[in-house]
Amino acid sequence: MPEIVRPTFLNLPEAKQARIIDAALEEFASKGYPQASLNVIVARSGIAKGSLYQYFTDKSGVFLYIFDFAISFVRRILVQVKESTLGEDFFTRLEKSLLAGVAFIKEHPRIYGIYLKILFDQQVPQRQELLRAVRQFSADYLQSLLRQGMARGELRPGLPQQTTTFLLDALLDRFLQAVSVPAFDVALGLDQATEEELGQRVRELVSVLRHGLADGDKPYE
Amino acid sequence: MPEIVRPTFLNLPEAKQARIIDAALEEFASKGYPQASLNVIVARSGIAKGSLYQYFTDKSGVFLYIFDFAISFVRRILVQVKESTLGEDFFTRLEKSLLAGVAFIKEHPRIYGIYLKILFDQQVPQRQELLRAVRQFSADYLQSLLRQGMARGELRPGLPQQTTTFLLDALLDRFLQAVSVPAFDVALGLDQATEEELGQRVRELVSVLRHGLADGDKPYE
Amino acid sequence: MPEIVRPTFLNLPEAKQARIIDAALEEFASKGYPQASLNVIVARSGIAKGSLYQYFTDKSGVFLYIFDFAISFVRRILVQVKESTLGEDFFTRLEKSLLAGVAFIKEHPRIYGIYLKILFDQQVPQRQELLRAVRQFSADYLQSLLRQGMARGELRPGLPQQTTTFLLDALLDRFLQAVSVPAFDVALGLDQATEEELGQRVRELVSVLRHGLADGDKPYE
Amino acid sequence: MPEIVRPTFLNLPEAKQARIIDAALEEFASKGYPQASLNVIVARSGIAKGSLYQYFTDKSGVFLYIFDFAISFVRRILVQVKESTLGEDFFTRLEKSLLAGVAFIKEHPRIYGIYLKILFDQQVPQRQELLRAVRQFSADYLQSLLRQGMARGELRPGLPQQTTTFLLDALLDRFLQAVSVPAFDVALGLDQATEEELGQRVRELVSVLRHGLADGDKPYE
DNA sequence: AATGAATGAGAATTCATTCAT
DNA sequence: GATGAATGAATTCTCATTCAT
Repeated sequence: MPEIVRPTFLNLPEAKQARIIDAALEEFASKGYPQASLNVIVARSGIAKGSLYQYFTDKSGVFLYIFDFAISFVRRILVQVKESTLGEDFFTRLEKSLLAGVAFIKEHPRIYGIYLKILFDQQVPQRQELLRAVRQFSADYLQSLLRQGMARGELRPGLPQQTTTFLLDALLDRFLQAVSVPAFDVALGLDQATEEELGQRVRELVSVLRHGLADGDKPYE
Repeated sequence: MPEIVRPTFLNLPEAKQARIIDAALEEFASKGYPQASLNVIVARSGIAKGSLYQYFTDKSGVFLYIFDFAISFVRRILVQVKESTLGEDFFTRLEKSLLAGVAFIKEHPRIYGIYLKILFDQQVPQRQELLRAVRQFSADYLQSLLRQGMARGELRPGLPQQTTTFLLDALLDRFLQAVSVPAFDVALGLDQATEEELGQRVRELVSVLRHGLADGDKPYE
Repeated sequence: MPEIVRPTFLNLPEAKQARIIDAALEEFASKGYPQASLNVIVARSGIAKGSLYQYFTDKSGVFLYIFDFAISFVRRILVQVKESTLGEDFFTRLEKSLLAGVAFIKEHPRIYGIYLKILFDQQVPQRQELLRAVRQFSADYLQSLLRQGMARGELRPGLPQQTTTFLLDALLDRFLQAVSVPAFDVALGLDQATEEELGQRVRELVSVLRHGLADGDKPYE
Repeated sequence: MPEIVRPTFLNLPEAKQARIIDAALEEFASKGYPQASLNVIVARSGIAKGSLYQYFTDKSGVFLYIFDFAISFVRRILVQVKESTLGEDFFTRLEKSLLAGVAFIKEHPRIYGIYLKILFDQQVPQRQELLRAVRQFSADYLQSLLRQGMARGELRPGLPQQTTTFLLDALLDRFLQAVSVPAFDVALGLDQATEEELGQRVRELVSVLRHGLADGDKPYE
């Protein structure tokens, strides 16, 4: 009963594994699951067609492995961001999170790309679960920020947690999309903003949000 | 110089046109552009393969026609909503807009589906333009609400228009996605909410937003 | 028992006939019989698809009519050339014939094109007969020149008529091909020769023919 | 960067290669490039449709490979003829070349057929180059005969080389065409001539060429 | 373990021809 | 007499997957 990735693949020299992962990532990220071609992946990895089927059960196996690889990657980064800003106040952390997201996308466009591709594609295997995992992931992160902020009295006391989380998640997601998909952003011109302008936009956004999330600048008690 | 849709198609009996549009809409909405099959469309319409090419230039012609059809549909609805709430205050209108969106999606899931599919698919013909048109459309709508609200003093004077529009747009878009794609909504359970609960959620969301957009309940002057 | 062209066509206003002939000539000349598309012809003539079938039996009917039209055209020209040079000697007439051919091709490239296309295409209807008609036509013309030349004592008495006709025909045909198909002419650069150079080449060719490759059996020194 | 023929094809057992080459040659020779059907070729070779695309990039790849195959074949033969007649005089060599051509055509009608098909078909891939290669080939051959003949004093000293080559090339080409396309030959009846009659015709042709149409400028009586 | 040849269903598109109006 | 919608077979090409070596 072979499972997605076969031990054969894991026994491969790391360099070879890397070549295959790289080729697959590139292909899935640029074309999406159903349009990605195993032929292309095989050609770019320099391995034989048959070999791919020694390593993975089938096309969906390759995809799921790559996706999992991508997810783990993101998770690691996010944990870092969370920890490195532990001491700061909620709004600063939110701003830093947005900017960290932008930085990540610019550095790893293919990993973000693979996420974008699966968003609305019915044919992606286990899309439901993959998607939920990612969203849950993001929601957990924001909720944790939120809780700590409330605990410290940086936020309005009556604030409904889930609804606020939803709002933050929507904002974060769309902001990143706007950065990487120009057609998405008809208002802010984020795709060609300089580092500085971007920071300015982020502060403005968070500020607008803030004056609904908290009435003043002083902590509640 | 045939353009996307040929006169032939427009000369067809309406019932036949409708059958073809319906089949195409279904196919594009469920599979997205590149995965949609003209074979399936003709089979479902009960027409011959060759006939489709009498009606449209090619696959992309079929798609663009269907997309245009869908857009016009949405535009009509949106104008209605805007006009039917002219007298009401900004936040009420925002709530009604969200609910109208939800109602539309439930009634025309395929039209919304076709929009979702093109969001991130590089291969969609003229995607850039189509996407921008839709986003511009939505932004214009919200901005117009916003302006009227500000003119009436229902909103905080210092509010940056573009940034706020961006925020509203993100919220609206994600809210609708959450309603139709369960995996998107890890927090609110919108997909199986009753009418009443949905109304409750909407009010909550807008309320959270409100206390950032306006400090108090009284009009500014 | 409908025959190739239907009376319907001949009853058409001349201008309409001309439009159809022109469109068909263009299409057959540029693509050859099997690749020519009735769709294109119909579109370019501005007539309805069904109408073409009121005028001609089928695709081959259209072609045969056009070809016949082309042939009659050529015949008329050739008779003119023959008559207008009646008084001159054989070699002068030969030279003039070559130059007349070049002039014709330049003025009516499509008529020559349609001839070139059918030369070796098995699928052309009645190709055998059409081709033979053209060749016979050319051979007759050259043979008549030859006979008159011999009768006037301008040529060597022992000359075998048929073989010589064959030689002349080969030369004429290839010369015209070389003028219109650059790849055909690796030696003389006929396709971009000036009027003058062309005349020079023609005289040279005829001269070589006239005097032969070797005058006697003994080696030159 | 796959080139026309893939290594896959060359790794095939020779018998299989031969079957495919044979089927393709037959199809291209009988229908010409644009009308040749890959369906037919695979059916006749007894291979799967997909397999052909493992061997060649596309239709034009198949064609170019076959054409190249044919050319090499001809080249080999021609070199043989040239070398085997080194000692003989120009006119004898010319006669032998004509007869060798005829023999070749009768033995390999499809190879000659494929050449005839590309002559005037605009859609043949790289037609310009292929055609020029063949013509250059033939011209080189004849020119080499010519030079050796002149060096040995077998030909008239003043003979213009290029023009004469052109004449010889035209003659050779048309002679072979007449042998294989009956409609081409309205004078000599070459297609059903016996070996002997053919020899006779060849000698006559060469003789006319040798002595020219007229010895002097003065009328004969 | 690795290879790479074989497969055939399915994709988009074109076309000559028919026939009811 | 004119129209133009309808047809379906044929075209080239792609792809995931299998399996003998």
